[in-house]
Amino acid sequence: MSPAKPRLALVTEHDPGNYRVDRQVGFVLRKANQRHVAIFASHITDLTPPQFAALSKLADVGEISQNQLGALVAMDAATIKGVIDRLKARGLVDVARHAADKRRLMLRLTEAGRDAVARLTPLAERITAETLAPLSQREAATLLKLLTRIA
Amino acid sequence: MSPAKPRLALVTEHDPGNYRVDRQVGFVLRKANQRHVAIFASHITDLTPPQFAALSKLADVGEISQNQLGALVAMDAATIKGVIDRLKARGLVDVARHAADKRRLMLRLTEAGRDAVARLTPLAERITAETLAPLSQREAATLLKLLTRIA
DNA sequence: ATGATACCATTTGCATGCGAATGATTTTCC
DNA sequence: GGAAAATCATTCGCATGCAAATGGTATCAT
Repeated sequence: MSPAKPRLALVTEHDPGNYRVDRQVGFVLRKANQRHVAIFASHITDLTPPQFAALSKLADVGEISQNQLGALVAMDAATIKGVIDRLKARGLVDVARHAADKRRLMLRLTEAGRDAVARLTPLAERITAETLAPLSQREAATLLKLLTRIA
Repeated sequence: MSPAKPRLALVTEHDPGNYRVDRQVGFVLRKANQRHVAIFASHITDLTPPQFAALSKLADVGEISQNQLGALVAMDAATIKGVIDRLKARGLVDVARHAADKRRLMLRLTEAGRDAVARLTPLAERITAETLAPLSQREAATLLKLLTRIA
């Protein structure tokens, strides 16, 4: 005889053997991210996702300081610095000290940077589509909505 | 007068100004992951999420080779090596060469490793709950389902 | 048995990502 | 005006994460 299951759990009890790491949000989030990065790399080989995010955002806003751009693309000061350094090295971003506030590093796209954004944005749309390919349109919209709420 | 909108789009046309990087799955996925990692760190300070994942999985399977464990927790050979090295340095994992197949590095939890898993798993459950706190139970289940499909 | 092939682990190089400390500048507040 | 606090950028150290190359070992096919 196996022990009878309680018909009602009067208190929330801890079930010791029931935790599975690979079913937790954190784990699945990490895996989904991995797959997306792989899809990205298969379409865009010359930039990483964070680099493209910074570039694309910079195209939107025109001119902005390094840390402010970082805030817009969810990168802290240390991270955005490295990203911008690499974009600078590729000649996609121009840098100048702010005249009135000498602390600020003002960023702008170069002509090559604008070209890159124009060229890559259609590919980026395909990357999004391919990442969401396992889902219906409706499911994809739901996922994006829920994901945004926990982000 | 502004130009009239076409009533029917007969072909799927590219809308040049409509792409917003911060609304794409990849971006939101990255942000959600960031928030989860931050929540994790606020509850568990002595291990990182990948380290806990490896440890927890190792507790599940008992004994396994390094690369096989890596496959179970979605880390390539180079990544899992670093993670295991750190767990080894903390005395949570024991390592031994496989007798019959001298290529394999067999991993096991130490007593301290088992204790750590027992101690941290309840916290990990709270981390999951807090990450999903902005959602209802039902929404959380939906998110996890959709996320798993694209992972 | 042996040569080709596959598998396991390691190493190197590069790119995020974050915490913490530092230095320079600006703003605030009295 | 001038000290205190806030802001901006940089640097360091550490931990993923992946590609590519390497060396050791095992397996497979002939």
